[in-house]
Amino acid sequence: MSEEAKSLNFIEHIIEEDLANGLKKEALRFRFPPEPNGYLHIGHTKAIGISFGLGERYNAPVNLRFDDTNPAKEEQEYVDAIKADISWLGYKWANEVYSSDYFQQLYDWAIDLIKEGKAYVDSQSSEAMAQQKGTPTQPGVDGPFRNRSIEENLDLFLRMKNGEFNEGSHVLRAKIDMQHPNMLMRDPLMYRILKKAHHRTGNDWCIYPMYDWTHGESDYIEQISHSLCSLEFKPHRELYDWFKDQIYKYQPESLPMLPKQREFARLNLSYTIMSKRKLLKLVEEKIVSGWDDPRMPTISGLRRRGYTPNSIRKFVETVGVAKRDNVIDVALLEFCIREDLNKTAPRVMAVLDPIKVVITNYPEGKVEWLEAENNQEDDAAGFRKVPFSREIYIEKDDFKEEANNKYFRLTLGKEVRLKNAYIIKGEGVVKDEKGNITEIHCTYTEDTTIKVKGTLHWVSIAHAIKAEVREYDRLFLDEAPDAHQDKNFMEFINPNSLKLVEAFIEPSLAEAQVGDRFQFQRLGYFNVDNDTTSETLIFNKIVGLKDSWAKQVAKPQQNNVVTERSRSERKAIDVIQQLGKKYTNLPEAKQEKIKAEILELAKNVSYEELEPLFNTAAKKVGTRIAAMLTLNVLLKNGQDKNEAISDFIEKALEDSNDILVAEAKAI
RNA sequence: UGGCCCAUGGUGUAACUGGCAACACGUCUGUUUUUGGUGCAGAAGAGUCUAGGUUCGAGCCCUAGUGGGCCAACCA
Repeated sequence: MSEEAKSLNFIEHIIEEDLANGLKKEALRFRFPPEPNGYLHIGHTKAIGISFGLGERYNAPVNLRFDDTNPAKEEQEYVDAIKADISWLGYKWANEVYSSDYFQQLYDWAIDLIKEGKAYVDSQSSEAMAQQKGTPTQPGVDGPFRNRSIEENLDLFLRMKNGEFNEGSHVLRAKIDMQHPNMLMRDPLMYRILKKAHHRTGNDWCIYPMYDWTHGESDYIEQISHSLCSLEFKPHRELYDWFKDQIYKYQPESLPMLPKQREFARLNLSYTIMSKRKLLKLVEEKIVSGWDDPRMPTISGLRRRGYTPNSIRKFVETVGVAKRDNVIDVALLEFCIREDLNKTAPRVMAVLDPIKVVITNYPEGKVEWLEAENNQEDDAAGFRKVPFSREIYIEKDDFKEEANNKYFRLTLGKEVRLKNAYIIKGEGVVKDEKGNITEIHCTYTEDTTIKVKGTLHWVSIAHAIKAEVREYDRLFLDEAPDAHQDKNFMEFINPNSLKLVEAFIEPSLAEAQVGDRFQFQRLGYFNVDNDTTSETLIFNKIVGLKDSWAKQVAKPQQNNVVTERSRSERKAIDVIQQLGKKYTNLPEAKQEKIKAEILELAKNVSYEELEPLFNTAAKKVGTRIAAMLTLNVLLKNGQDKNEAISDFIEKALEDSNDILVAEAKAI
């Protein structure tokens, strides 16, 4: 197997460089550190994919570490959900660990720091401390307890631990620099008193370590080589390194690896939100049915919706890793799931919006079980039987009494193919008193070799099973619902994100199990929802098929204008501009050729079209040359010189590019 | 009135300093097809935010500007 030259992202570059500088491959170790205070969403999948992906790439262990230092928000339920989600995605962690496993070690180190005069107990209100901390643009000032004696600090900290004080009365702080430009370095809190039971340590502790103190040291204890997190932690890196430096000297032999924190941009998805807090609001306000509502961007939501682990991993891989803010088009996610399901999902027929068709020359009471291919993309998928009879349902959209010849579906007098069955011809309609069509009458022929433009899906009315279909649309109408300073994301909620439909499906689906995925032919991919009971089959629409017909219909007539224009020649000036772009990069022979082309095209350019090009940035020499050539032609054809023209020529004469100067001189 | 990070087609990512900036999605053509799907073939779309500088040569290095993001929780 030849290693394909896949380009590396910046994190992989860093690792390769570390490896090249002597880091042992065996020393590579990663971690994914969720806080068990909510459900994982598609954004987390990126972080999961990066660290676990690196683990797979380098065959290195990846720890799943729950960052559980805040008993007020964390629960076992979330631990379980997170584990289930990561497993479902197909990743395996080396060790399941908890920051709380390290509480004693962290405490011991904190004592060491106090003894060194690197940490102290502060006994002010949080308001007072915030006051002294300053702002991003103003330095902070030292507080009154900053220079307590080591003995006093030791005594106070011990009594904090023993539960002698109330919440909020004392904290332990690192003693760094209240004037530091990085606010995180202004004597950050290491411990606070919290008299709450912890989901793992119970009531063992009433002081809990803060994130910065805990996270880096947990990395260090686990000997993580590369600690990868999202961009907002960049300012924390300085503190991460500071703590690490203090602790390292205590045991450089037993814990030699100093972890390295690096940051990447988190993933944003268009038409949705990623904030746990905002997602929670959707749940609490019953906008959705729960964290696993199929419209939610949570992993559990996507799973219930019918997304496959493969498609999500592929998505995260395709999205890439970099440091700039980004918004990924949901169309990419949809592409990934279609790509996966196209290869694997069995095809079946289902009618979501039925209209009755009577095949008048088909015998009443006759039933044929016709052979249908399960998946033409998969030779192993085999065949099944579908029942055909005199009365069937087709989609309302698939019939028009009359239509132009761009419409491939059923009309009166025209023939279409019924998928897996015969060819029918529209003969007439039956209408109710209001003029609504209630039945379409057709005749059929068994000659299936006839060429027809359209193929329709259908179900036999007598054999069809009823099912509930839940069709989803995006939850928000805005591309970036939480990116508006002046508007609340709740204002953009799509009131029609869920549509319930009573559908008619082919009888083979009677056996469908929860979680099974199908392609309803010509409609999209669907899966069987958890809510399914023995009486009612319920399907979720995962994603629709691409629909170029719908796109055509949606486009107004302007479409024609556009195609009309694009069919006709592009404007000469545009072509000239494009040719000019690359002019200076070309070898001389080719330059000559391009020049001739430009001179020819210039004959069809008006001065009004050319003048804007005079403002071309000095740097874009090619475009200026092309403009100069064009100008020359115009002048020869009788264009009068004006101030703009003279300026343009003058500036060109002063340029350092010889070609430009030469062409300017030629005028 | 600060510090740090970022800036490449519509979107997301590539590009060991050296040939006309690559890939994916999206868009558009054509074609195949018992899915207006898939497949196949192709097209349009970028002078790499701006202005300088270094260099024979800059998307890449330097300076300044502009634009965007992050930083003032006893959250993570």
